[in-house]
Amino acid sequence: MSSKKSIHWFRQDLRLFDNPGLLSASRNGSVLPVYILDDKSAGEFRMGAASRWWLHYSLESLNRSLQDKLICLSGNPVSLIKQLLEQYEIDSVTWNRCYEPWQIARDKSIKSELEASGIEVLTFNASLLWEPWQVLKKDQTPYRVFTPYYRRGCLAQASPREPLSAPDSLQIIDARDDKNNISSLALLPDLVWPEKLEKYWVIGEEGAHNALAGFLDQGINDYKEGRNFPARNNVSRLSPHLHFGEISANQVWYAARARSDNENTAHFCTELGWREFAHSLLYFFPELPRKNLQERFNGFPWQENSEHLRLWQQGQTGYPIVDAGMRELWETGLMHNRVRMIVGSFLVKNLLLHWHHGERWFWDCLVDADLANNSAGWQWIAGCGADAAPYFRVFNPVTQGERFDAAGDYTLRYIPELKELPKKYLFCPWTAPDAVLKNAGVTLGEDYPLPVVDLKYSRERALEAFKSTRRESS
DNA sequence: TGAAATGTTGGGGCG
DNA sequence: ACGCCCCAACATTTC
Repeated sequence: MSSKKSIHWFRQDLRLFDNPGLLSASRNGSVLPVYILDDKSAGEFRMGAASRWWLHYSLESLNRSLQDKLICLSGNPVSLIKQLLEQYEIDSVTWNRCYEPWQIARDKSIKSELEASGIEVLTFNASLLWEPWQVLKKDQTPYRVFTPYYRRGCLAQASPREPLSAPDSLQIIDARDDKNNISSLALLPDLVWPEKLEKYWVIGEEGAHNALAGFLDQGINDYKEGRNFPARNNVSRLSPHLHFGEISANQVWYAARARSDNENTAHFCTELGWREFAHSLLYFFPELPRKNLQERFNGFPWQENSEHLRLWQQGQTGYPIVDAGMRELWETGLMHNRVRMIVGSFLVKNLLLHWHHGERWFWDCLVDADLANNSAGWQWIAGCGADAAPYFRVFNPVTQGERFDAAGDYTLRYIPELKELPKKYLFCPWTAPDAVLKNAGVTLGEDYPLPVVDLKYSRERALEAFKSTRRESS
């Protein structure tokens, strides 16, 4: 082992196992582990409240794994790193690559600035199974449709890197002082809201591995079918762990494939493929978070209605499956994927509110908020993205509720005020006869809202609006 | 990774 | 026995 000194700059790789940058640094000598909160470079894409809450605890967990010697700083990374370089006579800096446009631009400039002053910079892929520039069509342009991207693009590539072990010995440079601890980042807001999220999560590398193990033991068995039913435990809930890199996609990919090779594991791997696809889209279309991928949506007649937006955000639309999803988000920091599609369709199609509103709300509330996944997802549901849902696909929240939560177990978890209502009316309480409502102790408009819009009317209004975006009529 | 409208079929009730 | 109607149940088309 050589005796170099390296900084490992932790970003979205908050783990010891399968961490190529950290492993490289540790093999070269001693390591100064740093996390830098860089809100200024992030600009309008700075982390939302739920993410910051998660990050706080994830850093605490990582810090415990690093003998309590993780340094946390806030500000301009290049000047902070340079100070440390001088103070501790560091030779080399390692980090694992991030793929958001502002991160790419920032890291590129930091790398050249450090290299110009004689510092070695080593960067690695720790987050993606295949990096965006590896997966291109024959004509060297990026895929815009998922299935060929995944089948002919990803699966035709060399297999992803097999997970690495944790550094077997970690000599950590102790750079602690009284100002560079986790609480100096002030990630926890004054609001008490995020604290209740705590009971739903075990944050950190160990929690991530336990979640994976539990899923591979139970939930994956009926994944392909069961993943559509939000009351069932057939989803992995790994997304926040993956976002912060408490576990890598490679670790998840190989663990799933080692467990069994059937339609359930294959489908689960396909979902990891969607994550790759979203990152590829963001890489090649850096305006993805703000601009419609399909420009013909630019003149779309979106409504402005802050009252409707508020009702949607607060889970008060009067459509129980929609409200359950929005309340799940507020209560737990996550929303089941099937329900994300339902609430997204409702916002964009039935309320005709711009997908940006949904994207921003999710960004602030989701513990798995991820620029690539969130932007790609909202563009998909709005129909303006890559491989998008056809414009005429409008989810019916009544039918969807009846089909995917027939017993009401999921919906009633978040809308307990409808507990006594016969199941027949659970997803359309406004159709229940007065006597039935009275018997269930429900007064619509008081205990539970009346529908914010009429389904039939709003569906037809959406079809009219979306029709105007069709190529042949424009 | 829809929904609704429209079309088709086939069984049963009934004169 | 037969034709007619009704209407689920399913299939196809359209948005």
